[in-house]
Amino acid sequence: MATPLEKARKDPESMKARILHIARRFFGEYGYHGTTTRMIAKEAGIDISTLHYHWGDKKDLYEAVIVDINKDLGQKLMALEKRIHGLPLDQRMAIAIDAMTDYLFKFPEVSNLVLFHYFSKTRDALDLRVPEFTADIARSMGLTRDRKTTSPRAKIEVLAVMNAIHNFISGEKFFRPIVNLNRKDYISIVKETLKFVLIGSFVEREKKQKSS
Amino acid sequence: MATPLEKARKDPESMKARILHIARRFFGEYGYHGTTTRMIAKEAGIDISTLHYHWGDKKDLYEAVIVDINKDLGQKLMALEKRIHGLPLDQRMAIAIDAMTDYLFKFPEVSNLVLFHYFSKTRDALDLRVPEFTADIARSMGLTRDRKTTSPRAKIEVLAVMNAIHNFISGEKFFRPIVNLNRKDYISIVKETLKFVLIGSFVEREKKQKSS
DNA sequence: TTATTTTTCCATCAAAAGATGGAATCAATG
DNA sequence: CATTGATTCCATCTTTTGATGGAAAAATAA
Repeated sequence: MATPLEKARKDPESMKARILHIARRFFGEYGYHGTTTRMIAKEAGIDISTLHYHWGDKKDLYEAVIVDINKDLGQKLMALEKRIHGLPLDQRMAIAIDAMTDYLFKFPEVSNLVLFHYFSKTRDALDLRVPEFTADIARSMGLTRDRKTTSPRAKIEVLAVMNAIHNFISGEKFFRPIVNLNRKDYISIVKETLKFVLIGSFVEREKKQKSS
Repeated sequence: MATPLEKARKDPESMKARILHIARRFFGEYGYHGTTTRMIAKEAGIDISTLHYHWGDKKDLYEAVIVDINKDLGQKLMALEKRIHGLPLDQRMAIAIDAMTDYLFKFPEVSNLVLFHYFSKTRDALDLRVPEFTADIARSMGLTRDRKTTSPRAKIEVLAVMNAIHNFISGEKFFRPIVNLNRKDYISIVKETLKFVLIGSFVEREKKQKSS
């Protein structure tokens, strides 16, 4: 039994998918209240009633968008975990940072929406449970001793790492003029900096733990 | 010549200041489009027309809010710089992280608004130039060789540090359930983690630079 | 081709939201 | 007190926004 979202994800040519795709970008840039159904419909070259026909009301569409980007993100993380599994920590982190920044700079609305979802409230009470990746990433980073539970500390560390990445993607419009770089140079300096700031501490700690 | 904002900042008992203060919180929680003038007026126990009487239109009020929090932030950073000046880097950073997190957890709307301003667009074109602290912080962290210019790399590093802090304040509502901690424990684990992640790399690099 | 289903748009609504004029109220000043 | 100026609220307006019913058009099936 295919949900509407699954249908739209499978056939990216369909109007339903088209709307979803545009909605991702708009909700990502302007947030939930900053985006109007008319903006999305206009960009898609359709009437708002067509939008409502496919997705129900605004809230439904927004929820579909959030679920959609979380699916993408989850898939990306799973693929990445496979790729880095077994490597030493510094390489694992370096590869992960490279891959994630590349991916997110290609689909910046993912970072935008994740951060929006973290940081801002909506007047309309929308209850959507998003999948929780922190525990999986913590495991992948080797931050969990126990296989079952993940300590608060480990989760907070994961959030610090993930957010550091998202920030530079979502903040590009604001940060790039500050550093006065073109997109390409911005991306590469962001990668360097993320690796510099994030990797050192974890690798050092692992060293100490192993020697003791 | 006192601007309206200065007047409101000086007399925190005035209706003008009251409105500004409430507006900070609402704009911080719901963003620009997510906040209505009616929400602010209702919270202040006044009519919307009174709000408009004091602050002009919504855009004007929002701009005042942004200027206001940036002034607060600037003052805080200046005071902090005085306090840590001359100390070794690791202490400087540890004190700064402690002080900033304490301050921002007390006024979370500051972090909220800073991040909103970085990450989201507004339909209404508001042109507000916010003061730029990255260069000053970079100097305070000893990231600038030249006294006049600050390298892109140094600025990006500063942004990484500042954002890491803001994220945990603004994200509290979302992150705290994930780690399942009370507020006090959340704050202290955030401080620990920020120090762990952020300080190590900078201190290591400084060591290497000195030895060469 | 004709019938049926799906998709799209037009017209229109109702509610929400930003904004204002002007009367009423309150506070200060002579 | 009376006058002036500042503040506040009520009533009201306009525009924006989310949403829908039903006709038209397009696609699919018979």
